[in-house]
Formats: sequence, C-alpha cells, structure tokens
Amino acid sequence: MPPTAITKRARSEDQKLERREAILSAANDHLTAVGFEAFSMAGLAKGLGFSKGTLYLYFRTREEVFLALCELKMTAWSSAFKQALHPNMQANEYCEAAFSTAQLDPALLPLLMRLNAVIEHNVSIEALIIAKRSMRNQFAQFAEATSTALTLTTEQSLDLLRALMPLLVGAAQTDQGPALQDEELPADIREFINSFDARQTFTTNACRIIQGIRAGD
Amino acid sequence: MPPTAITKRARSEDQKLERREAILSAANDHLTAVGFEAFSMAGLAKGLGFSKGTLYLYFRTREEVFLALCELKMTAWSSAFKQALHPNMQANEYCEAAFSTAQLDPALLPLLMRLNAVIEHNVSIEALIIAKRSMRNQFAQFAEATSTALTLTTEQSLDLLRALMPLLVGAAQTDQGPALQDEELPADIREFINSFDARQTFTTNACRIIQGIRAGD
DNA sequence: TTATATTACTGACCACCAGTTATTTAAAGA
DNA sequence: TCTTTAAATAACTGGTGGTCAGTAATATAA
Repeated sequence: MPPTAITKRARSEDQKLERREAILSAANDHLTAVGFEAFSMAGLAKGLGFSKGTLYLYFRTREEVFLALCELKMTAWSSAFKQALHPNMQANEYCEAAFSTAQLDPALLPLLMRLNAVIEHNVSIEALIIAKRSMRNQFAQFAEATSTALTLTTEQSLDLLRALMPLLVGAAQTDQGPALQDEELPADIREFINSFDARQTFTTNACRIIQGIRAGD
Repeated sequence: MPPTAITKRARSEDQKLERREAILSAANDHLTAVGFEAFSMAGLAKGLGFSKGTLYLYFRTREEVFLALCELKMTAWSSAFKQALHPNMQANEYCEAAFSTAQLDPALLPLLMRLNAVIEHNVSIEALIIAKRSMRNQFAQFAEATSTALTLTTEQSLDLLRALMPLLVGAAQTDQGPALQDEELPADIREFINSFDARQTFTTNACRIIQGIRAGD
C-alpha cells in the first residue's frame, strides 16, 4: 500500500477542526471551479490529495459540506453588507449594496437558491439546527444594520429582509441559465432572455417593497 | 428474450407524439411521487413498463423531460390563472390568485425554481428555444390578463410579471425545506423557520410592488 | 523500549445514476 | 415471402454518494 497522502493524522480536537476547515476551503475552490451540479466528493478528495472516505469522517453527507459552506458565506456576506451600509441611506443605494455584496462571492447565490429545496435535505437534524441558528443570527445582524441604514424599526427591517431574501434568490436565478452569447438565437428569444436582468429586477422591486413598508400597507 | 413491454411500435409521427406524451404523463406521475432529486430515468422507464433506452429516442436528456414538463405546467398554470382573474380586481385578490393557481400543481414550483440553474443546462439549443418561446407566450398571456385585471398598461404588466415570477419562485423555496413537524426543535429555531410563510411573503410584497408600479416610481 | 489499544485513514465495494450502443425484432413496403 | 427500416432492448460505460474491512499512525501502559 503506497504511503498515505495524509502525512499527519488529526488526533486532537484542534487538529480535527483545522482538517474540517481545510476541507471547506478546498470545497469552496472545487465549487467555484466546477459549479454546484458537477461538484463531487471524489473531485473534492482529489483536490485535497486524500481519500474520499476521509471526507465522511468530518461531514456526514455531501449536503453537509454545502450547508457548512453556506454558513461561512452568509457570515462573510453579512460582514461585507454591514460594511457597505451607513446611516440614512437612500433606498436605492441600500438595495444596490445588498445586490453587489451578494455578488462578491459568485458561489453564494447558487448555494442560497438550493438551500431549502436541496441542501437542507440529506443533512442531520443537528447540523440543520446549527445552520438555522447561524442564519437567524445573520438575519438579526442584517436587520440591525438595515434599521440604521434605512431608519426603519426592527420589526420593519425583519419584514423587509423576509421579502428581500426570496426576491434576491428568485432574481438571481434568472442569471443562472446557460451561457448563450455565442449561440445563434432568434431575435425574439434573445430579447426575451435579455428582458430578465437580475440586478434591475431586484433593486427596482426591492425599492418598491421598502416604499410599501414605509407607507404602512 | 421475454416479450417486449411495448406491444406496438411507434412508427407514424402521430404515434411518436403519442408516445412522447405518454412519457411526459408518466414523468409527471413519477415526479409527483418521488420529487425532483429522486427522479430517475430508470424509475420513469419502470413506471412506463419499457426500457430506459427508449426514453432517449424521444428526449435527448433527463433535463429535456423536465423542460417539456415545465412547458406543459406553465401552460396549465397560465390557463388556470386567467380563469381566476376578472376585470378590476383588488391587488390582494390578484396576488392570492397568482399564488393559489401556482399551487394547484405541486410540481410546478419545484420545477420553476430549478429551471434556470439546473434544467436549462444539459438540453439542446433547439429544445431551449422552443421552451423559451413557449414561456414568452405564456408571459404575454399573463400580461394581457393582468392588464385587464389590475387596469395596468401592457408595459406595466410586463414589468410586474418580471418581478412576480422571481418573487414567487424565491418565496416558494422557503416552503421546500425538509418536513420538520415531528422533530424536536429548539423554540428559537422553530420560530425562525415558521417566520417564513411563502404565501404571506409573496402576496404582501407582490401588493407592495403593484403599489409601486401604480405610483410610477 | 516494547507491546497494546485506539482510531484516523484508505480505497475497494455496493447500489445506483445518466447516457450509449450492438443487437434484436416489429412492421411497412415491394 | 423477403427486404428494409428503425423502434426497442438490455448490457454496457464511466461515473456517483456513501460504506466498511483492513491498514497503519500514534497515544498509552508496562
């Protein structure tokens, strides 16, 4: 049997955490390189230079890898978003910031749009609870930052975020179709496809929603 | 070799179309029974009682089956939606109709939320063009019905639909998580999960968007 | 220093997948 | 009845997610 690719085993809890973080870092690289649908545990293990079976010591399933990546990326987005906000922003400026910061990591939205329908299945209840609590904390931070930026109450901000997240994910999906620039498409089809602009759809309608919240419905 | 499961071969164009429709009907049954992620060509073939290879005579890939199902379901939804509308509707009534008619077929939204990011990949350009043209026609019909129902211009209706579709798909995803009713969840997690109500999120914010469109931005 | 116990790691294995294809055979036409 | 065409079959290919018997690194006891 050839020498093991892993030259030092993770024995202590710290070493195991480091190993888990290394796997997540490699998972992010692999996801960015091949996309969600082509992501595989064999490909991830190859990138790490160790055996596929080892991955299952640290993650129960492939979806638990995605769930953990989601948490990391939501945390990074929350931080970037807060840094982009300041008190008394115009609604449009706020919405642009939300969209732009979400786009900083190209893998965030593809993960978010699969979170409920794909990723949350096939994970342990424990892992799901941890992820939900993390998401809830991020929401609270988003809401706090939003209250200050838009001069909204906490309740209004939470209301707003419960609309903005679905709208963002829904709008982002329209950007996730296949690359068709080099294809010979009929003009009507090209025009139809181009009529969906995720940024425009999101920011314009997010502003309308903010307007509606301010008006008190 | 046992007698072939297909007792009569599809030779004429009409017979081939019928065969293709039979496959789509069985695909709908299989999708409804097992859900998108567990859907398989082997399972579909088994449900039809013939060989998996036969499916590839009528559909180039698994995703082309989904694409064709999307078209059928969008057409059915468009029809049901138009039937649910009448002139001079309240915005809330219109939005409820949009959500309710989308929910009539439980497989519609799971397909729509995967259309851009998953299904549209791995299909031929020809099939995609046909599907996009069908979708565009449905949109035009949605827009026409919407103009009458809400007393909006055609341009306003198209603007509205380009917001409502992403919002609907985004909101619907929050309902697609795993069934957790029987799980012992901490109260804060349970509360957080329950704070996402797809119908409420969609109708409330769709009304805000309509309001914003009427106000002229 | 040596023996033993523990457990991290390996990679072959299992049961499936999407898609392909060499062969069989149904059926149309001469 | 024979020939031609192509629909249909089911074995095949190359892969997947996840498992697990065996190996070996490493901590601990004697």
